[in-house]
Amino acid sequence: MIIRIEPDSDIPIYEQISNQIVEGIARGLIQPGDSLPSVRAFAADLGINMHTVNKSYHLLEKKGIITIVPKSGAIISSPLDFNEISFGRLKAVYKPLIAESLVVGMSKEQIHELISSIIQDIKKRN
Amino acid sequence: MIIRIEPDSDIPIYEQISNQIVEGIARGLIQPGDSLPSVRAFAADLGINMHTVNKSYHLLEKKGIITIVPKSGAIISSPLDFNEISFGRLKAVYKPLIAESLVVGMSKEQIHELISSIIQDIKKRN
DNA sequence: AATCTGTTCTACTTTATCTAGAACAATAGT
DNA sequence: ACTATTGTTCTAGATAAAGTAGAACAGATT
Repeated sequence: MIIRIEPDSDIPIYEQISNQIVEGIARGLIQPGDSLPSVRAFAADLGINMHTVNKSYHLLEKKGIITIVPKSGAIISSPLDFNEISFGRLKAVYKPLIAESLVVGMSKEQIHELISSIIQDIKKRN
Repeated sequence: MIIRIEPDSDIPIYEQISNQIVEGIARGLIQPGDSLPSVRAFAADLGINMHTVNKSYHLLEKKGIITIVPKSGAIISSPLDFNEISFGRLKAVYKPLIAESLVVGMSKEQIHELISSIIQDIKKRN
């Protein structure tokens, strides 16, 4: 699984990392039970600082996507049958995005089409 | 139209403002052609600094949602028949969100249901 | 025993966010 | 014409976030 960092992006590095790990899980490149590289090894690989990777992992843990076992490693969690906490948090993030989509001129159907194409995009390309 | 600022939010004030304006447009509380309050009046009303409101307006202009007429005011743009630039930008923002939704255990159908409920939520409550 | 693990601590630089005040030139209202 | 208001631009300062850097610790792995 290849992670690409864009240093000049407006998205913080630690978010870029966690986003791409999430995408990797969604694509099936990494599976629940798999362990992520150590923060030191990963940082050396990416050419960035250890603490930045550490921050990524803790963000993923906060979102319930991985479990960090102290002095051992980070393991990808199994998706809960349904995570109510994540549901509420995600809804709050979707809202402004959807409002903007509507304002910019997208119809309800066009939004659904965009969502579908992104899902297909994620599930297809391996 | 009432704007609520949460100073302790992790979302910057200028983003909170532009988000709520976008939502207001999506709800029909404000319409294309309407003008926004002056940065000074709005800032005084919200109890924040002029420059923070100014930043919000420029963010909205960058997104193509309003037009700022120098020395005059900020006017809400008409939605273009279809804005290709916004389309690409929005897709990039949707992607990590959808990936996270999938990883957390949501099905394709559940994501669409969530989107639908948010759209209904926006279009209904006036 | 030696290495590797995540954790924790201090320290520093750079950038982002927010506030503050002043000045300018163009617009709008009277 | 006069006046107030407009967005713009500038300097300035405070606080927080982001990223890097190095060191040390204690538990886990080999």
